[in-house]
Amino acid sequence: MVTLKDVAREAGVSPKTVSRVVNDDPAVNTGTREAVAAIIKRMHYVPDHAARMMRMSHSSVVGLMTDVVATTPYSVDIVRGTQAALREQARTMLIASTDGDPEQEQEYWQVFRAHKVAGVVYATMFHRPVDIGTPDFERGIVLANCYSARRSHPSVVPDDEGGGYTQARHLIELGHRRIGIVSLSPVLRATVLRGAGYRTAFAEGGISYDTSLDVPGFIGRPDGGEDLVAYDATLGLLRRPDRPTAIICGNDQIAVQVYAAAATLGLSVPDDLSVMGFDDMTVITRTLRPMLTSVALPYFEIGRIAVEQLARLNRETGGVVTPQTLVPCPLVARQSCRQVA
Amino acid sequence: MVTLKDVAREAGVSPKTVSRVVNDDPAVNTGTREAVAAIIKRMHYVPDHAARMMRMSHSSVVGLMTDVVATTPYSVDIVRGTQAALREQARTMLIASTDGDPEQEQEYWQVFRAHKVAGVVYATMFHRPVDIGTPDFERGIVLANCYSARRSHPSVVPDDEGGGYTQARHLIELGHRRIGIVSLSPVLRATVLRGAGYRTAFAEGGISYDTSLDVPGFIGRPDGGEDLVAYDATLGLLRRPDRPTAIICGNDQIAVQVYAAAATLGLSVPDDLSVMGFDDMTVITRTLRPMLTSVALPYFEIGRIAVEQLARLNRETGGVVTPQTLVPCPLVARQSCRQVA
DNA sequence: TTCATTCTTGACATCGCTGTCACAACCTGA
DNA sequence: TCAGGTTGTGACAGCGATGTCAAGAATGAA
Repeated sequence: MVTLKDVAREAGVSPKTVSRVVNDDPAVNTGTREAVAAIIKRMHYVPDHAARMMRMSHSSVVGLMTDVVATTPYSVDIVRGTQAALREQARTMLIASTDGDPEQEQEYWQVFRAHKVAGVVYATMFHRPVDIGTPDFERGIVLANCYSARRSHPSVVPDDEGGGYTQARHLIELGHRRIGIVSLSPVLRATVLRGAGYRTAFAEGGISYDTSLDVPGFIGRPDGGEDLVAYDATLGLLRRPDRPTAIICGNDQIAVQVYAAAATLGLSVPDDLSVMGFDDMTVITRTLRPMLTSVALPYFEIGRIAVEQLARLNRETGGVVTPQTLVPCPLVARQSCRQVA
Repeated sequence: MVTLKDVAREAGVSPKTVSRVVNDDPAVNTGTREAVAAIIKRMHYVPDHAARMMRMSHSSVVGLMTDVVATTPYSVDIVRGTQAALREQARTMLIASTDGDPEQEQEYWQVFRAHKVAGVVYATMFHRPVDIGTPDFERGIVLANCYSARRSHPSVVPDDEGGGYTQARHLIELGHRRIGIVSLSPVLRATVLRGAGYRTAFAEGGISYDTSLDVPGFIGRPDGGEDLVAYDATLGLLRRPDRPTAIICGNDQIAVQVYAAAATLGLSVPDDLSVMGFDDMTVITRTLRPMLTSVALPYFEIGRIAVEQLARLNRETGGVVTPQTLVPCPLVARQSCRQVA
């Protein structure tokens, strides 16, 4: 380990001067600075994080607490977004995934305390309320993809209602009037919010909302134990004499089964049926033929914004923190939706 | 911040004794231990990681260097496996994702050095050779899902050849004799290895390997810029007068298009055509109807084993480190493959 | 030329913890 | 009873960095 002292000796200056060079303290003669910088480079000196952290009593590390990163593959983008934003701030990330186990979570809060992390991004893989019990955790916490029922922490969540609106709106603009919905489990907050979005768009388009066209594509609790029944549900919709000309899906997996059901009945997508996904899982949307039009869950963006909010939270200078940030879900138009007469 | 000294004062003992209690040093009177432990708990004392690390000049943190976590959604399981294994060792994980940018990678090596990480798991999202240039990084490095061309570091990789063998073998056991292959880009190592696996299984089954039945499902470089042409490729195979009764896919996305091509031609899976996927992306395999039989990429396991190897590497007591660990790719049988007469 | 500023630099203490070593108190067996 | 051991505890130093403060050198103003 090359230390500050080693560099100082080599350079013939005091350790403090080397420290100044490392920290870009302007109070160093240009000549000295350059000489020292050269030696630092030559000796491959890297300041010891532990010592620094100890002296300064806080670290440049941010904790990321997640429950089940694996359920929705692309929710990983929250991690990517967080990481990307942190990089810009020259910070790094300590990651903890708890599998939803409260005991593990408690352990990791201790770890974060021990590491004196500068703050924590608390991310969940479903958009849902959480209740954070963190004895004595003094640093800032920002919730990503979840929100505090007690409004105790700022949160960054996808605008599911807007996403639902976007799905319906796009189809209506293409001239569809009979629109089926194959939705996620009704216990999910996303389902409720998007439902509100559909209804707003329907009302704007002068379309009455027909409950019999709104069927669940998943049944059971959405934590691995659920069943995907979208195929049968869609068959039901498509066999009606007044079958819908378009179907809005709760996610892209449902869309896969809608495609299958359409194929079974000899219906062509998008000629006979337009299909609109949600999530924009590229593994699916770009793989299906025709490629699936979908509305993206802005996970990367959510991670990025969460870090931004965290920075504001910590900059105690009255940095303005938004209690809840709604991140829009943009339409990604591909080939599965078509204009109707 | 509650410090050791605070606890000591409160307990009426010396800091060193508190330190002993925290570290489970047996040389503490049971009574003292319990008293101190109670106070630690009451005061919510958590040992300062920085101070500890500084004193002991190494940390309990392991670095995870990844390139592009996002390309294959489930490659995230490497991260999960790593994390799970580290938890058992009471270690934590500093994560860096470089997007494949060498400059970022260099930066993160410095960060890892600064943090005095106990070791590094270097994970890539494609099974491929890597060349690690790490000036002055003294701690252990284990490669996950990649390997060193210069054999300078131990690696943990999926047994792609075995996976290919498993795919072919399963179909042969079901009685298939004409088996089509829609493969990944031929520039991928996985493609080459699995090809060898197919041929071994074919030879064992007394089936001659027909190159005209082996077509690429992707074209272009496999880093986001590639094109999925499996649909057309499959149509080609299925329109042959001597069409294959089964198709082996390079991954599950290809299988999606194989299903689509079969549907287009009015062929039923699995009655007219058996389909075998690879990767076991559950988003796809459990969503397709019939559900897709696939061979799993054991990402979680790879992460876990990498951590294990790292532990051996650091336990300098001649811990035996396997230069290359091949992790088997298990068959996950579902409904897309059927016995033929 | 002299005094007041600025500019550069270094000595020193200190952050929280643990390794080393010393020492007191308590045993054991002869 | 005492030498020799074991047990439990604390004083102290020091890990590598930086904040504080002071002092010497260089500059400018009068």
